[in-house]
Amino acid sequence: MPLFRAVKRALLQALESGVIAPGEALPSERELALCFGVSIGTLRHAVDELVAEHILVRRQGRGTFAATHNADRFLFQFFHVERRDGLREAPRVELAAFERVRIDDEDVADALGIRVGELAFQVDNRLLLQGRAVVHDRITLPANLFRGMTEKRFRERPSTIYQLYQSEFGINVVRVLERASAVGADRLASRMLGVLPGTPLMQVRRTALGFADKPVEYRVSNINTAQHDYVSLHAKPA
Amino acid sequence: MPLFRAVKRALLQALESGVIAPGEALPSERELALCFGVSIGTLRHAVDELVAEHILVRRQGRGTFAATHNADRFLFQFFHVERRDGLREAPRVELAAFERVRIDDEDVADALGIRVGELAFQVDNRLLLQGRAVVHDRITLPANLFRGMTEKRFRERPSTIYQLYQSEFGINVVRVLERASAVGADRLASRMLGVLPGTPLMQVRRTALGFADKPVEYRVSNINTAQHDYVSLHAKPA
DNA sequence: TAGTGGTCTAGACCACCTG
DNA sequence: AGGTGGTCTAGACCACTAC
Repeated sequence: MPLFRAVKRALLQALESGVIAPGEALPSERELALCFGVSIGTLRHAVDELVAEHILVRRQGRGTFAATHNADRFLFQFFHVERRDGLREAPRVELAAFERVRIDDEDVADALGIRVGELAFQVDNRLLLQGRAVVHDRITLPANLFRGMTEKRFRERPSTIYQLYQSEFGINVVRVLERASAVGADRLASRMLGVLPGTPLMQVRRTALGFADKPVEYRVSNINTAQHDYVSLHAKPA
Repeated sequence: MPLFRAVKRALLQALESGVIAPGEALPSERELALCFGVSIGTLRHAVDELVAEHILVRRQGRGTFAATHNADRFLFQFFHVERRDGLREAPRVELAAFERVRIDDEDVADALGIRVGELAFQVDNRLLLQGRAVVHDRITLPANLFRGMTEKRFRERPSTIYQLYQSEFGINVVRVLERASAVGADRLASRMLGVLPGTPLMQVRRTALGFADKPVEYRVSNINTAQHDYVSLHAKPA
């Protein structure tokens, strides 16, 4: 294994274990290089990769920081709905239901790497853009990863959902896998989005992964694409 | 502007102008560094970015090559439909129609950066996976970029569509922007995909960009997601 | 064996930010 | 002024590939 990758693993370990907390500054690159016994170039190579994965954030003149799940990161990395004319706007999120359930869907269990019958929290949210319901999310969280989760804590989170996971449960969503298809609106979606049953909707099934690609959340989004699009981020690199 | 970015631009210029043709090897990194008058580290920084954008391909021990549009690149970078169980397979592409048209849709003209009324080629393809029609594509190509295009050349292309653009018209698709929504199948889609009119389909609108982000193709894909998904590539970096 | 890219070093100097 | 990341240098050695 290349040295820079070993350094990267060590940094990831420090982040995962909480030795470096979200939002905290890392030691300077010179210090880190000294501490790991590598040259500054090698240290930077490792950090470069973590920055590309949005796990670390560099700020010139200030330092390198463990990324936090703030509103901007949500909007630009994890929210993929945009008005057709390209306007990207943070949604208003309304909690519609919060339940403790036993997972009964094999696909959900598979995605989360657990078994049917295990306990989970199931959260339904309605997302509004410019006052109109556009998305219905059903989020499934493995109960054993979110011990102490309550409707109150979920509802009264100060910031984004992933920020809640990060600050209250030590769970860092690092990236997501998404698969989409078109479906006709079912009763629930019809009611939540105010469309006729059978209306074509986009259904996005997301598995959110933490460090080491551990699944931490499964989410099914039903999107009313009458005036909005799902935007695939093949964003410009560099 | 940083030096490595100037080097990157020079390399891009060499690729765009055909000084380095697709599939050709670049001079070695040592030679290039010497030629540009920069250190090997700086040269590599520039090349690293182009590799990340899939414009160059490194092969250890062999050299660095200008990327070609082969079947693999199509499948893994530009084809986003997968069977629900995760099987990714190259589609069989059937040419359904080839016409010279005047662009009458403002959205299409906007996407291509040209005006309504300009000449274009419009190609309809049907994509089959395991013998079943899953996707209908309507491709629009600005006529002034594809001088000499004929149905015969399109139909008898030896490899992928983007390979045809690259080898016959000197047009390199570098990346694509995609926006998706759900629609009910119209008459055409219904016939091409063998589904009832109104069946929910995913519609993906793609703008393909060449060097300098110049739009070179607009494509609308209607996807029957009964057994397949559209997969968003938030692929694992590194 | 010779040539390529992949990794790594041990610095230097600059631009930027904060006190 | 002092510290941070951003860029750049001029090499070295290694692993891989082809002949």
